[in-house]
Amino acid sequence: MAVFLSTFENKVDRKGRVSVPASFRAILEQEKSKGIILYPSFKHICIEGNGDERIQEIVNSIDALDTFSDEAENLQTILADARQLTIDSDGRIILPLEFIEYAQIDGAATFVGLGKSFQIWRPDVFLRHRDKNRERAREFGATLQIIKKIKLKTSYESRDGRFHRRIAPPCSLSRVN
Amino acid sequence: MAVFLSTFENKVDRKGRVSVPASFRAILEQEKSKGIILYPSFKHICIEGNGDERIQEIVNSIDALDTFSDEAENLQTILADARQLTIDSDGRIILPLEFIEYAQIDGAATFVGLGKSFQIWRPDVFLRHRDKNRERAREFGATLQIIKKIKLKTSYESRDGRFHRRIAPPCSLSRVN
DNA sequence: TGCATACCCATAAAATTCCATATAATCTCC
DNA sequence: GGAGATTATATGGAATTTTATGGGTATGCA
Repeated sequence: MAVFLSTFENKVDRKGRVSVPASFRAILEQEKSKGIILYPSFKHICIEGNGDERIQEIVNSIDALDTFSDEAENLQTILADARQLTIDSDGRIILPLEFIEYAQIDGAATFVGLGKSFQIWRPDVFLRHRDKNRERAREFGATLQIIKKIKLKTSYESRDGRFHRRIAPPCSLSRVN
Repeated sequence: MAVFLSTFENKVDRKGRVSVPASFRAILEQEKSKGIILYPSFKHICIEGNGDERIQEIVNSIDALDTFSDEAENLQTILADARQLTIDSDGRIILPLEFIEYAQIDGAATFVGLGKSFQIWRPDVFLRHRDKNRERAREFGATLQIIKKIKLKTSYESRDGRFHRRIAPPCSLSRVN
């Protein structure tokens, strides 16, 4: 199964357009996702992204719950805050204003692969977040180091802390299972 | 399956006309819904909206209930208060006066996607409702844990008290990470 | 006739598509 | 293994289409 991997920083133009990393697009196509689903993260100042598969799971969960329960309403909140965006012929989406504001995005956005899903951050906010995570990971030991090594395959980080694209053939993605 | 997603605020003119969000219209068309069915919400000061498909489900579940039960009467009340509206050539509906009054709508209406159905709110009332929901969802913390729990169940109990088997591939458990 | 509804048109704003270009990555051929 | 050719990606701008919205007019019903 293909997974969202690596980190990419792309520009956001005045219209809010931003390129979805090619490797992410490939995954969405593969799972026949009609578009890309975004919603604000509960936990962080960033946007969560998925293929529409995940939304189907949430809808099914709501269905299984009592219609009037708090739990159902909690999940419905996600749906109400979510947007389904279509990827245009150039591989871009337009970030809705409410997401740009929520994630404080301005001029550039960092796409972060998390396996089954991904996140979109304001680049400098993401760096701080990552540093915090790294410190915690160090305390936990080497487990996450392995993952980071894998990540290095599809992008590299220059000395200024920015990420650059390094396209790897599709097969290398599925090799990382 | 397409789902009602996101929120849209549209204007309501003097005639009570309001545009149905284009993405909602697309869903209704796709499921070949003749129109749009609205009824006042039990729980909130808003209007519930569905396509024909969903109404059919409600009708079926009434059928399965004990005719004289409170629940059956509740659902029958929905049908009694419901109205089927046609979407005009410009993608608009005319909100009946009784709904405008019930939801205290004046000048604008917020359409809220909830998956298989949607709601129509007075915008400022919805904002308060959403803030409350978000806070609760946040303090609930792991909202997505709900999904996980639901998935772990192999059956669920529907409103009519019957148990239905949940169909989920084994791999979906690991998908919730 | 009066009221509510359906239908038609005009327009501004927003979204989508199309096109052009620079740069990075990959391929080919030697 | 390397230089040039080819392809893919990201990005900026313009053209086109869709959407939301206001107004007008015809139609039908009480």
